[in-house]
Amino acid sequence: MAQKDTVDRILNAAEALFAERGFAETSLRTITSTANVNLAAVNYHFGSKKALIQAVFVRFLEPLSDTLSDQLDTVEEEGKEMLLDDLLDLLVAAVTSAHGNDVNRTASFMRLLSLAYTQSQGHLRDYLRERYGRVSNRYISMLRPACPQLSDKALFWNTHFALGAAVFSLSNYDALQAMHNDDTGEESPIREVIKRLLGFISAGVPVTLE
Amino acid sequence: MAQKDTVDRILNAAEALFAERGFAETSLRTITSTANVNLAAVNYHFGSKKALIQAVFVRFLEPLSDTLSDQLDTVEEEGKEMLLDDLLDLLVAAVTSAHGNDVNRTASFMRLLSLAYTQSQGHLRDYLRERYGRVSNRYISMLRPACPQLSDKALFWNTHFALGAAVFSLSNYDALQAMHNDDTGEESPIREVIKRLLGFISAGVPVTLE
DNA sequence: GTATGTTTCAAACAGGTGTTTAAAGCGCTC
DNA sequence: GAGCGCTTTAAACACCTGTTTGAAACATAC
Repeated sequence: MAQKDTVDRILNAAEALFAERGFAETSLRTITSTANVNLAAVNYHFGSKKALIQAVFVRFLEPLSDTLSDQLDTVEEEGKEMLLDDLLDLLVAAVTSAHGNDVNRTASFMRLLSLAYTQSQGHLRDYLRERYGRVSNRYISMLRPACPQLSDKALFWNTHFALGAAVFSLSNYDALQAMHNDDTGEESPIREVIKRLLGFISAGVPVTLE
Repeated sequence: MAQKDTVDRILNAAEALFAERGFAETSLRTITSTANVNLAAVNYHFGSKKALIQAVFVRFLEPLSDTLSDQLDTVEEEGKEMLLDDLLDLLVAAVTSAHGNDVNRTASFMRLLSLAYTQSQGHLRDYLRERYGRVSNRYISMLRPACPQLSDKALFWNTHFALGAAVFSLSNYDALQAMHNDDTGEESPIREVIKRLLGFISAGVPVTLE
């Protein structure tokens, strides 16, 4: 009871602080004092700071991975063909619904994902790939029938271009929105940005050189 | 003589190490020992670690900014209309030529850019925006006649989707290439990836909701 | 050759880091 | 109520961080 409380408080604080500042820039003392727990609690419950970082990701990715797996199962069972846009919508739905439809938490998630790619000295990326590579590969291979003209290579790179566009724009959503608002006075709610992003991606993914 | 030597050695080491590990994860002791200079040299020549980080970016961006400005000048003087693909090619040429056509250095540059967005607690992003906002806005506004159907808002977001795709895929080029190679055994030279990227971007940027 | 201004150097500084320790506190069963 | 396992606590650990210092080395000009 008390244990679960402490663990969750640490995870909540760590998640928010990591997303805000990055891993190395966030000390255990900042995390534990934000979470109102003792400094030693992190090492007691998680073992190390590295393990805490991984735990934050697991808490984020586990429900997403489950939701996505289930959805892919039903798609496969039903056997009806999915267009590219259908598959993109499915992914967006999985990502947002996996965390209670809280778009801000989705932005946090994107920020963490971006940090995982840029900040980790390998250990995180390897860990995530080992743990969630199957689901992501499964999703990507479902794109194949939706884009029959693409070679494997083109499909691989195009999906990662799309991932980059999504991760970058959503993880920096606040800063970009502020920038755009400074320049033009216009507002862009995140839902609208996601719609634009989907249009951008769905135009780019089917493109091939061959 | 000796000064310029020391300064350059520090900048070279810092640039490579920052791109590899990030700012917070790279200590001055690592930088100075890699550069074979005394630890105090950084604070003597640059003043602080923050100032060193900025100097690394300035050395990267100053030639790019100059090259791009010149090219935009000639485009404006000639007055001939530029298609989207022309403008994209122009940008790629400016980025690569600004650093002696060394594609690896371009990848480093992208990695630093990505770090500037994710790792900085504001100071770096503000500094870069203040210093290079004019050129980048000028370039973006040149896209306007090439995409007349786009609203300002659509143009803003689409260009940042494109920036995200570019920054993400090129800054993680090594890791992505290794990943793809593991799975399929295929190689993707960086020049080919850039070509694919340009196709992806040029399909996505003109898309609009309106 | 002496004086001057710049650069290098080893050493120390104060402060922050992740982690460990041993004692204290707690809830539980017997 | 004693005993036991789990959790929390304050303190200390050893180490690493960016920065500063004052003396030494250097190059240059008179």
